[in-house]
Order: sequence, then C-alpha cells, then structure tokens
Amino acid sequence: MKNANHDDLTLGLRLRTLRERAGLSQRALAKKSEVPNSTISLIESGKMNPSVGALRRILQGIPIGMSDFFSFEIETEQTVFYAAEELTEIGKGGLSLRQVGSNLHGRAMMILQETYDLGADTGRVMYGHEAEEGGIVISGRVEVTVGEQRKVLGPGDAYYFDSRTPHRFRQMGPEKCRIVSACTPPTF
Amino acid sequence: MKNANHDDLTLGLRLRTLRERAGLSQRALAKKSEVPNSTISLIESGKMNPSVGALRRILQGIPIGMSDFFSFEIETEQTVFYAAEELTEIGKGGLSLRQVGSNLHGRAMMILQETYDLGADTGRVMYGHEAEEGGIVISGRVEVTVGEQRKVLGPGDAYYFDSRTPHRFRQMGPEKCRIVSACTPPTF
DNA sequence: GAAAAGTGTTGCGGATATTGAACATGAAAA
DNA sequence: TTTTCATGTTCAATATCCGCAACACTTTTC
Repeated sequence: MKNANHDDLTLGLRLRTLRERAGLSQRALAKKSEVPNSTISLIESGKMNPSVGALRRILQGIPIGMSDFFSFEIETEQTVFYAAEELTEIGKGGLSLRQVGSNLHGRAMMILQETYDLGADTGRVMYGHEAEEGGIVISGRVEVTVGEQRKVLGPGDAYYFDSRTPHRFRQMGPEKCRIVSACTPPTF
Repeated sequence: MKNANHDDLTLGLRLRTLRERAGLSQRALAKKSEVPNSTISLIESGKMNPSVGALRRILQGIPIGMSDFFSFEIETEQTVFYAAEELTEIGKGGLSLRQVGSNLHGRAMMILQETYDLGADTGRVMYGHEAEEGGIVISGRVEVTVGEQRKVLGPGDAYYFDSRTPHRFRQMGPEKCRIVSACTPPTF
C-alpha cells in the first residue's frame, strides 16, 4: 500500500469536501462519473495521484469544473499586470472575449475586452442573479437592446445596466466592434 | 504508440500554447520543471493523459496555476450590455476622466474612459477603504506603479489591483494615453 | 560544406494509476 | 438476533504513465 504524499492528500481532501458538500457517497459519485469507487477512495485518502482525465470524469459527477476545483491553490501575491497576449481569450462564435486575470476567484469584478466580428450577435440574454455591467465602445458599431430600449452605439458611447434585465448585443456596420466592459460581481 | 484522445489533445494544445507564449522550448520547460522533455512532447501531442502531479510540476515552470490552466474549460454562457450616452467629463490637470453614468448613487461600480495628456501624472495615490480597480490600455503608453511593482503598459495590456495598495499612473512616450478602467465600489 | 547545437518525436523498462472484486464496519429492517 | 443494505477500505491484475536514451530533422556556427 502506497504512502500518502502531501500534494495528493491535499487534493484528496478537496475532493472529499466537494463530494460531501454535494451530498454524494463515494459509490453514488462513482456511478454518476462511471469510475470505480475504489479510485475515488484512493484519491480521497491521498494514496494516489490521479490522471487529469480521471479527475475530470469524477468532477463531472459532482459537478464542478477543473478550474474551480483547483481554485483553492490560489497564489498569495496579487497579480497586477497582464500583457496583451496573456489576457485569457474566450472565443465563442464571432465574439472574442479577452479577460483581465484568467481566474476570477476572490475578485470583486471582471474586466473584458470584447471584439465582435461582422455579423456577431449574442442573442437574448438574462441573468437570474443580481449583477451590474457596463462598458464603453472603442471602435465599430453595435446595436444594444436592454429591456424595451434599443440603440446603436459608436466609438466613445457607453452603457450600464442591471444584468437581470434581458439584453442583447449585435454587431452593426462594416467593421468589427471593440468594447471594453466590466461587471460586478464576476459572472458569465 | 498510443492514439490521441480528444480531451488529451485539447489539453495538449492548451499546454503548447502556454509554453510557446512563455517563449520556452519543450526542453527548456522540461529543465525548469524537472520533468523529461519526452513527457511534455507526449502530452502536447495528445498521446498521454498526464497525472495531476505531473501537470502541476510542468505548469510551475511556465509558470501558471492549475486553476488558470483549466480556465479554458469554462463554458461561456453569455455576457451582454446596454447603451447610455453622455459621459460626464471630469478634468483635472493633464488627466481627463469620462465617467459612464453621471450619477453613481446605487451603482456597484464605476467605469471610466481616462485620457492622459503628455506628461500627465497622478502622483502617489492610496485609498483608505476597500476597493478594487482594473483597466485595459487602448492606446499610448503609461507607467503603472502598484506597491513595489512597476511596469510600462501599451495597447491591449491590462492591470488589476487592490485600491488600498499605493499606486501611481504616469503617461509615457510621444502620444496621449487612453485607458478604459473600472472600479468597485465607486470611489475617487 | 561539415560540425555543433537546437528543435520535437519515438522505444523501452520500471513505476504507478486504474479496475473489479473481496473485505470490514455500522446502521436500519425483519 | 439475524438479515439486509449502506458506507469506506484494501487487494491483485492489468493498463498506463514516466523517465532515460536514442532518433530524425532544422538552424546556427565554424
């Protein structure tokens, strides 16, 4: 029987905490995750160093994402500067989001540089929880709809609203649209 | 030789991207991380599913945290907004602040478009109460000092810090500097 | 040109993760 | 009590990772 390593033990305790918080037994989680219960037991007791794939499958049963799972490993010194290339890029369709700070844990707000390609459209969006968001158009044009109000914004124009109001962004005109936005608290 | 699995391939490409962004060869990273270069090669080409421990050691050489590494797996729902129009202008010296929303009452955050004229300098600033602020440079260059850390930022670069840390902004180079920033809660 | 140093990619053997089944314990039901 | 079901742990066999070394290739140096 293998001895418990420190890192493995920490990881195991993290998993156990999350599993119990979800109200699942080792076997229940094992069934949902399609992983043998023995694997979960060994990981939780720090007796093995799971592969990324195995851990990912297990976490899907909780469910929780890999990034959130490892968020407990946060570094102590505050990261202040982010080079343009290292902004975390989140692409989805014709919309590119460059996020300041790849991990949002413990932060009060999220700042994004958004680029809408020609024809990009977010569709209708509404958040169920309380949040506020706003931004300034840097270049290009975008049609913004919030509740019953609708307006086309150009460079220098701005917006600010409650995230719970249904809202939608649609790129307009012949060039891509760039926006810098912020929201609090951080949400997607 | 093992075939490439889809998840492993995605993970490998993510590692390759980060490694190249850091300007490291497989061998250079291998040496820093104290891991054989072959392991890095196999992971990047999606031919193996590394253990958590192995991946963690490798990431330490870049360096990047586990949570940040997996942040690309965050499924993006939607991020959207609404239009306001006139930005309240607040001039002070060589610094012009255009504030989104003339009235801050009841708002969770403040968004500003800042323009630093040639030679503009905020001097040393520190807020006594808890707040966070961040921003993205749109054009020009600015030297940002936060606590003991100092860096010159250009277009696309970003920053984020706790407002209680003493900080200072100083315009650099031959052109005005424009920044879009946000802070929460709203403060001056 | 040849040599040297760089790059990423295999091959192989030992170490280890992973699996299904057996085990131990405790709580609830008959 | 005895049975039944649930919990988490451990075992032995197999699949896989991991580490060293060698390989093929490109770029730089002499």
